[in-house]
Amino acid sequence: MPSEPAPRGSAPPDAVLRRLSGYARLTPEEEALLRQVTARPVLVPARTELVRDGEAAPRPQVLVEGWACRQRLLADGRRQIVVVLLPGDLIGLDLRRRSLPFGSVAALTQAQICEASPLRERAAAHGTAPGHETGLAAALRQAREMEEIWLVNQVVRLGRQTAYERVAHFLLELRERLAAVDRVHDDRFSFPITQEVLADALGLSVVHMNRTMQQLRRDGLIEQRATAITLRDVPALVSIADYAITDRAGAPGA
Amino acid sequence: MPSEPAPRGSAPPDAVLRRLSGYARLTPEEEALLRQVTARPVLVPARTELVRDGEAAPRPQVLVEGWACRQRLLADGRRQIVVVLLPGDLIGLDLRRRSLPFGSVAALTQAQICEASPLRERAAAHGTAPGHETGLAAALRQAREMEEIWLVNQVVRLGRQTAYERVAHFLLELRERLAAVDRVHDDRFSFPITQEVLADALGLSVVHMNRTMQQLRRDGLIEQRATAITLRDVPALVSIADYAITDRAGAPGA
DNA sequence: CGATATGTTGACTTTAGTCAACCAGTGTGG
DNA sequence: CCACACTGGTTGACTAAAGTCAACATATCG
Repeated sequence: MPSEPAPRGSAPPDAVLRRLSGYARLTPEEEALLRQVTARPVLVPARTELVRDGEAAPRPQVLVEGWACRQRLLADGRRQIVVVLLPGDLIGLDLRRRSLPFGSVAALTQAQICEASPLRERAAAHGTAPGHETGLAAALRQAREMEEIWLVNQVVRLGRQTAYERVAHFLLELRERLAAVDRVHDDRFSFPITQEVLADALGLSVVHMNRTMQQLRRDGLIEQRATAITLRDVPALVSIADYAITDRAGAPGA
Repeated sequence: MPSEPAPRGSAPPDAVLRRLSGYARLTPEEEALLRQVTARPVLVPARTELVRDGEAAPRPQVLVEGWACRQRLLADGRRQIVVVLLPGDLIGLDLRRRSLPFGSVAALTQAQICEASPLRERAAAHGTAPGHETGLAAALRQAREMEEIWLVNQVVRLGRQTAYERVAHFLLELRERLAAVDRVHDDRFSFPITQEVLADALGLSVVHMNRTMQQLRRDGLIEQRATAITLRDVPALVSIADYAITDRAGAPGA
């Protein structure tokens, strides 16, 4: 697990701060804490395992840059990606009481990670007034609620939608989530994963995934160039996928 | 929403107490509170909607008897059951900050429900020392963690398992969960749902569901009589489903 | 006794998976 | 420089899993 310095690129900085302050008003101290926590990201290559499956008390981490996922492997090698993690997402922030098969967490691309225990500690110490949490504690709770929504979305996609619908739905979810960290412009965003990964996320074979993407392209719904994707007709995609907007904060206007 | 008295049957009483005390040691006061909360269950018929989808702040409830589910409906009528809820399960215990599409909660059978706000309040007031919650607060957290595991299980079933494997996996999960509330004897338990419900839970058509159950029966893996089911060969089912035991508490010995 | 709900069956269609090959881009070492 | 291996995307031919439609069976219930 290499730990190079911190190649802060041209990308919109501090996805984590952006995410969390979209969920609740943070105090200046909390913002400072966030900046401090994300100041020295560790660079890890794709496929790095960030949390082992069943690990009892994974250290809290934040994903500052790059994509990752929670996944579960079956004995015969089949893989199911449970949820994709994007810049600004939290990993292992809720402390866990037992060793349970939540799935492992792995980087899907090269990624920048930060240790985030201070966030958990600060949230536990402040703003946990029953019924009306404030600041960081409220934001972390909201982040957890969003992750639960993504899980429910995933269940519905896998259980009741066709391949075509699944991809449309998934792309819309990505757009919404990435918009919340200011990484979508004109319905275009970075899309750094292979069709194999996509297939494992959406419960399809690679070949069928490929054909489904082609169909979406032919239908003028998406456009892919290099490692970026453009959603060319969001209303049509929404209609195909029966997509319900969840996050008002990350709406187009941003 | 009828509210008849409280037909305490012959069933093992107080599934909720059993569940929660399996997760953490409760104080006598907490046990008393649980008994008090579950003393006067409300009887609701099958199909009662207990929580509407997107409801901002559902009241906390506990399912004392009967089965229910969280589900999401697509515009064209397709239904996906996200998670099945069993006696002792909690509904809407985590307070929610926004109105989000978590899915609606509905009774699958006639069910007994209790208002459970006192549990949330007590847990918020006591035992929330950061990092090492105690008593009820710890038990509620554990219950939440278990529900997340069930969601992950559901994703893996739907995304990467065949119909046959899905059913095997689901039955094993039910067995484990029901065992935790002492409702499994000799791998036999009450199974009060129709094949249509099962199909909506496992992302299959009713017809295919039917054929898959038949196959499991023919293979001597399960036996159904009236509204009860027996798992005749748990090790074989575990092997077919690639099932990972999650809950040591609810193991056979009980 | 119909009326309804659930389970079952057969015939057929559709969706998605499998296998194998091939292509384009990339990078490597000789 | 080129042969080579490697990855990721693409294609065609075929198979298998699951869905659809329609009919029928069975049970319960008022």
